Amino acid sequence: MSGLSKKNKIVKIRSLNETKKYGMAATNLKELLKKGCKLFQIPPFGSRICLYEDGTELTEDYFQCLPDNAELVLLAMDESWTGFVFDMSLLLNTGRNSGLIIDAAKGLLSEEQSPKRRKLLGDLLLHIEDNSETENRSDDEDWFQGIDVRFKTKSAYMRYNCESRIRGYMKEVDSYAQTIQKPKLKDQYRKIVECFVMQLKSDKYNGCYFNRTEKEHERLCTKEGWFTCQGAFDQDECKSLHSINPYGNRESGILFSTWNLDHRIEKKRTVLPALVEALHNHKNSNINLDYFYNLLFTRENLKLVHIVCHKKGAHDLLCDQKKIYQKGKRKVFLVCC
DNA sequence: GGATCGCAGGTCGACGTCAA
DNA sequence: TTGACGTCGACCTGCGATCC
Repeated sequence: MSGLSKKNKIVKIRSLNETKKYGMAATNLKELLKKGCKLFQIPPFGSRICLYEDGTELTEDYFQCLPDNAELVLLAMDESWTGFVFDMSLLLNTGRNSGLIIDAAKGLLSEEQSPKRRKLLGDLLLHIEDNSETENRSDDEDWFQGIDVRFKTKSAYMRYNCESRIRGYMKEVDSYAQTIQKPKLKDQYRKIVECFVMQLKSDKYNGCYFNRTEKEHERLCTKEGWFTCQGAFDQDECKSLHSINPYGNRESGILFSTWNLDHRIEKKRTVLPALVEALHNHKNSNINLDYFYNLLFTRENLKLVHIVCHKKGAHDLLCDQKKIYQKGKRKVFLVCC
């Protein structure tokens, strides 16, 4: 069969540096290379063509087996193509040029009907629309929508958010006194609660954990505001690599509220009963309140976890019997007890 | 075995009080 | 007036016990 009798193959072709595709017809690979080099102004020497999807370089035989409208990339001598992974890496490195991608994604989203694709585009937009570099209310008013006007900066609000959570724990520790029947024991417990309150005030309710402007060893996030899930209470790390930047945009801020500070050794099931038990057996002056304070209110026993990694069943972790009682002199802050 | 309930783990917003 | 702090109630989810 002569070359003239071969059927034209219809393909879509683009160059490495252009996203615009062109329809092209050729009977063989050599002809396609020639036409492509002319169109994209690429020197023919060393040029080649590969599949868009995975970078497979075309041979003449492979070209003849291509389906119509196959998507191809024309490469100059020193260029390489790794498939659409290349496009994804471009996407991940959007940086300051993210505006174009945001506009494009919004355009696609407005016309998209498939729920799955809408979800993907929505998630993409959520993570690209990043104003995390702004800190003041005037620079990102959308982020502060619905947030009390007294908060002038994102960090101030995030600090307050963390303080509120810790206050909630304190409130629960306080109300646990109602479960103690013996008046004397209840009295001793209340004194300990007062000590915890004093220490929490001194520590500013550990609001530093969510505040990106705090020192590195005190905060749970990067200086940009990225938080990483620390994994379920019984895991060393998060297998799903969950991460979030509530400073980035309003939706991320709202989603962050679903992240939990999870007590590894559980507050109500384990720590508080252990504290009352210790009070029952010893004078409160002998109890290691530093240990209990750390278990209840500090990152020593708190893990920041994505809601998926928050296991609500019994943790079955117990207090360390060796740490429950005081060995040496108590720290100054707990001298009130 | 499925439905229901109580309890435990959390979160939030609204509101009141108080001091600077 | 403002910001810090405390309280309250509402809401969610998961687990285990109990009942039918």
